[in-house]
Amino acid sequence: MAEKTETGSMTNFIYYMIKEDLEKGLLKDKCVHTRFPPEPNGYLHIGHAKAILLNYTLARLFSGKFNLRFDDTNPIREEQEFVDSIMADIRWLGADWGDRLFFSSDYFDLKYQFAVRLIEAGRAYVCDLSQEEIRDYRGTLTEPGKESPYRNRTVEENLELFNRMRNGEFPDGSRVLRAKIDMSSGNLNMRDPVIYRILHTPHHRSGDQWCIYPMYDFDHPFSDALEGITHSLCSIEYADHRPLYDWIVDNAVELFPEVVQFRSRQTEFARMNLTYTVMSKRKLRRLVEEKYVQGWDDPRMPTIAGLRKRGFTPDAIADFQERVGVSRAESTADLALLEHCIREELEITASRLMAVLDPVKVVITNWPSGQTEMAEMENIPGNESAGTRQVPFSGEIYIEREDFMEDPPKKFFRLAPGREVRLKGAYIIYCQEVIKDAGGNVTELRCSYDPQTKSGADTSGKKVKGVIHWVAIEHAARITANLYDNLFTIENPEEERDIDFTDNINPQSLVVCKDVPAEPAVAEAAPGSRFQFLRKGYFYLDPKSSAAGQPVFNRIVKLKDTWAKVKKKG
RNA sequence: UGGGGCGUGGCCAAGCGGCAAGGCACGGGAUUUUGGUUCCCGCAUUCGUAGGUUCGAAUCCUACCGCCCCAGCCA
Repeated sequence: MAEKTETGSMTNFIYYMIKEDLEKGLLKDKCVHTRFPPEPNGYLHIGHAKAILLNYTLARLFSGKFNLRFDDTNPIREEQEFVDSIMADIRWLGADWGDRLFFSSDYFDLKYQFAVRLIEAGRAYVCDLSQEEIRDYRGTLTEPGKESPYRNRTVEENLELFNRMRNGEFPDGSRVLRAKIDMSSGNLNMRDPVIYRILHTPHHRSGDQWCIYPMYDFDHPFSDALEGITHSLCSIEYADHRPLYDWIVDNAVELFPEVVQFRSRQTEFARMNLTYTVMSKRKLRRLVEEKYVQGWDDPRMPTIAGLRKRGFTPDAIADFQERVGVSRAESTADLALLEHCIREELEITASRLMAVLDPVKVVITNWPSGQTEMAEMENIPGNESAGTRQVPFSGEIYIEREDFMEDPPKKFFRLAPGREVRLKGAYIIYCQEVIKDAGGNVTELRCSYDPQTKSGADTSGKKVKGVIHWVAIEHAARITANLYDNLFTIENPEEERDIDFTDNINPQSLVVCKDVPAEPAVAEAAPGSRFQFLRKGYFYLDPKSSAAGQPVFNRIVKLKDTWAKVKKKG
């Protein structure tokens, strides 16, 4: 964990802004109140985690409240399945909304009433222009728009038409309700934005009660104000919606004072990107639909569900977010930082275990045949209270294929013909002979061990630089290990516009190792627990993929590997 | 050619007129029965650029440059 002050590292510009609001008494009698407003049309990803944790942590820091509110105003794209997955993900992250679970759709009736008041005040009108016409009338980025010919209908006519829209008398797309603001505004959002549209589509919560649905720009500020949200945090692309947000809130306070008294204020912050992955919902969906991954919760996905299945912890994700920080500048966080956070946590919490992912057999020629001896090993080095375990050692073992080189460079500290290496927790062995098959592949190493070199009781005076892990063949348990790596081969998979981002997919992003020999203690591992496979990385015993007697471990992250760097440099 | 936003080392990010925090990454060294961990040390004479104000500017002013967002009856 990063060093914590009383605020954690949550001292960003929003934190200071809220503090100032409090000092100036801007919140009146209210406490700080934030919200997370997901649309239930997809899975949450790590970028959402930033918003969730920011809103939740800010509320907690100021002893305020945090709402979960589903922004479910578009029944065409939204489903209960996503409501469920989103709640599960937020809960897992540790953001607690208490009893404040809300749905935008819960307020449809109040919103309708508010819309009526806008009409009565002459500030909204029913527009019969087609979708294409509205677009034409809107003007362009550089030219002002034109006023709709329906802009000056009488209040009575608007009221009647809006009521008939509600009653289902008109087909989809035939009419909309628009706010009457300013068709010549440089801000397109203010050019008489559509605030209600006709959608004869049943809603996942309100069923077929409504056939008109409010638009985000109308709905969101009103919902915020209604719930008494003091600080409505959103991403930076909404910055130019803020004048409209304020317009809606101001009108709600003025025209609907019996339900809206507080002026919520919107503050924007930059969304986060991550290296070696993509974050847009559209691209993530393609990865799923085109089967590049096995689902939204595939451990290679940057989704919360994917990170969870990979084995990341909520603490590591929160730590990561705090270290990344919050600002208004577009940013791409380094995956290495996320990896650092999970390693830092697991280094002191994960028990060690030995497994040989790519085994080669070693026969210890001078080992008393049939004999097994126990090697005592620490569960977590440097943490005595984590205890030790007994690992069986005998005359035939597996070691990692990459821990042997027939013709090694001088800096190679592991096993080679005529060289010695220590077997972690056991003895020093000496490589006498290399046995190969017809294809020249090493099939077996014949080594001798030095009885004087027993771990912890070494009287030989020998010093070896290399220590490798091993598994006794006779006692080996078998597991499946999913070796996950970055889903993309380059930091920014989207950087080259002329090629599809899927062309940058890493073909090695998943390597499945079956029948991996592991020390017998692996059989007692609890599903959902995390381990360090010595020298190989941190692994998560995936409860979803494992079956009785058939454990499946997902590699969360590799260990740092200085040797790999040395090798690369040559 | 309109509106909004952003530019501090490879990636984030503090800084708010007094002389560039911190983290990750990277490089070097020590310790180490994980080439892991830990521990030292190094890493922006400079803050997009150019002018100006000032005793003093990343911080104020001006101009310019670059990048991002906006023309859904999506959110």
